[in-house]
This record gives sequence, structure tokens and C-alpha cells, in this order.
Amino acid sequence: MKPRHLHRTEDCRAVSDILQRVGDKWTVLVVSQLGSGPMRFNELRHIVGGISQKMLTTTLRGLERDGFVTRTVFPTIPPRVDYELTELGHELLVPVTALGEWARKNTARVNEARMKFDAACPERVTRQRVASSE
Amino acid sequence: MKPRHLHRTEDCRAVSDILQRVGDKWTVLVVSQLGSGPMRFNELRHIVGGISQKMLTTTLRGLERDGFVTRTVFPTIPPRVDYELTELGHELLVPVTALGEWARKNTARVNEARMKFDAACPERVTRQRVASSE
DNA sequence: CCGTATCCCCTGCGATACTG
DNA sequence: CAGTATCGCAGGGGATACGG
Repeated sequence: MKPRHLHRTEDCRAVSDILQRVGDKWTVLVVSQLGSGPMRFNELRHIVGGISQKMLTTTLRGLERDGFVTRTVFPTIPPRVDYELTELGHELLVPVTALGEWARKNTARVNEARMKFDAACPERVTRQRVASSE
Repeated sequence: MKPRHLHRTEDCRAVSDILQRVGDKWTVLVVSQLGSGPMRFNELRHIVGGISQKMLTTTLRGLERDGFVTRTVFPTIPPRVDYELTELGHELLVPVTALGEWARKNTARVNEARMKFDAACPERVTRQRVASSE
């Protein structure tokens, strides 16, 4: 591993790749819930709320593929499937939770900035904050 | 603020919202570069590499709206526009960088998991991946 | 109960061309 | 130089219906 900070493009791509996994609509919500312990499909579905079974399946498949969760099938009737965070998944949860905490604390600031921006925006074209004059 | 951990849906929505900003294709790359100091439009465009002017504009607008960067126009000819991280932007960079570091360190593990999954996949998935066109 | 398959809309995003 | 406007495609993601 090179100690050089050449985050030009090469290295950042892979990082950006993982960041996008984290950033997609449901991943974080699902992983957060699984942080409390293993959970069944519909249990997860109910707790997350608003997620379709298609997207839950897709999300879980992605997480499984990336090695963040394990999928355990109990060949019973009715069938039962448990999802659980792997070691890697728990490790991921650390920086993700930190970011989540930051987000939670700063939501107000972001919303305020948005309202301010939207309020100054309506003319769209004349929205320039010039450096010197005006 | 309630001390209860009712991260059911209410709170997590806003968090997920910001997480998606962070997770979109270019935001992190742009913000990272701006972490080094203010930068001009094309300068940014060149360094990030592979981003279209449309997406750079869109990304920067979003970041500006959320209060993460400032946009300063110098009414000169040719025009010059500087983008710079705000205090909020710098603060965001902290947890984002932490997550980025984690991603950088664990890219190999994720890739390994992916290859393993893809290798073991055809047995459990009913439908095989058809050879893509080309 | 746990999925997969289909349809379909909507948006992200790239390519290109044009202004101030 | 720093955008905006328009087009077009590919993929995300919801609703629904069906299968093991």
C-alpha cells in the first residue's frame, strides 16, 4: 500500500464505488437495522418501512455480494430466511454511523441553507454573488 | 430531542437524504478536491477527470444549495468563478474522509467477496447470466 | 413466507451545440 | 472561461402478479 496521497483518480474510483453503495436509497437503512442483530426478510421490510420487496431483495443481494451480510435459509415450511451482518458489515457500520450522526446533527443547517438558496434563486439568471461590485 | 432510539423512519429519512447527496456519482470527488482549497470551474473539471460540464455544474449547484460550497464570480474577461468549501463543507469532509479511508482500506475485501459471490452464484440463482451482447 | 418476473415511469447522466 | 439548452439512452425503483 503506497503512502502517497495520490487520490487523483485511480484510488478514488474504488472509494467512490463503495460510497455509492452506501449512498443508494436503502442500503444504509437496511444495514443500520441489521446492526441490532440478525433479522428476517419481512421483519426487515416492516421495520424499514416504505421499501418494496423488490428493492429489499435487490439491496440485500448487493450487500451479500459485497460481503456485508450473510443470507441463511431455513428449509422449513413456511420458509425462513435470516439476514445478518458479517464482520465486514459491522466494520462498515462504524464510519457509516459516524456519517449518519453528522447528518442527523446538521440536517437543520442544510435545510436552512436550502431555503436560503431557494429564496434567493427565483430569478435564476440574475443569481450571481459577484466578488467585487454590487 | 427524545433519548429513545426510535430511528424508525422519521429521523433516518433526513440522514438518508444527506447520505444520498454524498453517495451520488461526483459529489465526493468534487468535495475532496475542494478540500485542498478554492478552485476554478475548469480546473476542477480537469482534476476530477471524466466529468461532463453539465454534471459538474449540477453537482456544484447542489452543493451550493446545501451550503457546502460557495460560488464566487469575478466579473472579468474572460470570466472566472471560484468554488470553495464552506465551514459546513469542511465539517462534512471529516466523516466523509473517514468513510473514504475505510473504503480505500477495504476495497480488496469487497472485491474478493464479489468474486466469491459471482463464482458461487449460478447454483443458487435460477437464472444464469446470459452472455451480454458483444 | 420469501422471493422472482414484468411493466413502466422517472431521473441521472453523458454528448453535443450554443451564448455571454 | 463558464456556463445553459436539448436530446437520448440506460438504469433505478415502484406496483403488481405469479411461483416454490
